[in-house]
Amino acid sequence: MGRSPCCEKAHTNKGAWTKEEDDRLTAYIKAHGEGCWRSLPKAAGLLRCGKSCRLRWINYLRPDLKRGNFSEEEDELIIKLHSLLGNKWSLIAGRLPGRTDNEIKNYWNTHIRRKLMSRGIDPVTHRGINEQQHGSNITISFEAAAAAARDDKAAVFRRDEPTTTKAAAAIAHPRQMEWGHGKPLKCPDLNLDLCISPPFQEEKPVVKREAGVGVCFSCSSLGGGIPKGSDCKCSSFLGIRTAMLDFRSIEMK
DNA sequence: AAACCCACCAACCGCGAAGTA
DNA sequence: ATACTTCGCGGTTGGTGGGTT
Repeated sequence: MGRSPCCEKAHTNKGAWTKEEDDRLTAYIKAHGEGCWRSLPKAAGLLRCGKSCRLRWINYLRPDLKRGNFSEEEDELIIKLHSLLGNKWSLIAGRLPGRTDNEIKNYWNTHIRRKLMSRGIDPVTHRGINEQQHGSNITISFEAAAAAARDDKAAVFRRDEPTTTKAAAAIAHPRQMEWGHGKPLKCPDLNLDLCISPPFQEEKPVVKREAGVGVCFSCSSLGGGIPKGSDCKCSSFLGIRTAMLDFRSIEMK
């Protein structure tokens, strides 16, 4: 059967966007909102595929984008998040207000990788380059997050389970994961001992949320978190358990 | 001034997940 | 349950500009 093409390629523009295209896309989204990317180009009078429109909006045209250089704090946060999540750029971007996954990915590949290498740290494993051959292990503790989500089972990541992607999967799809059940999850590839504590609310009133009510962190990165519901239709909703995680409080033990 | 190299980053591509009929 | 569509993600590519020779 095969995958159907995302658009009629013969009649679409490619390459750099013009000012006029940007204006059309921005005006259309301001008038009609995001979504329905497939039909958007036609409706907006653009000779682009929906995918291209989405990317242009998310990575460049969105009004809340920060742009400019990354701060030292952002650098360190990215490094910590990457050590936990791996190349889950969208999740990392969700914790950096005004930054996009593409931007962070580029920044990682061009700056942070080199920065870590110069510190003698392997950017993939986050282990000291000299330690590589010793093959030590990792413990990632999620108890605090799990305790915060009181109706959920304890979530514990322990040594001897493959890679950080398991942690990333748990964070991305918390309700699809087996959370602990007393069985250890293993991470033999890393030499980090990470612990995630309940969230730190930065000069913002704590919003009371009932158990089972989620927060969209895609949107939250734009302004502190909105309840998943009428205001948010994006698919980056992570649920209450993820909402309880605050990676700014990750501590290297 | 020209040629070359390299870093940066916007954009593309393919795939998998989620949603829908 | 299955086929198909749509969306979002992550890896990769290619154009551009700045620096160096």
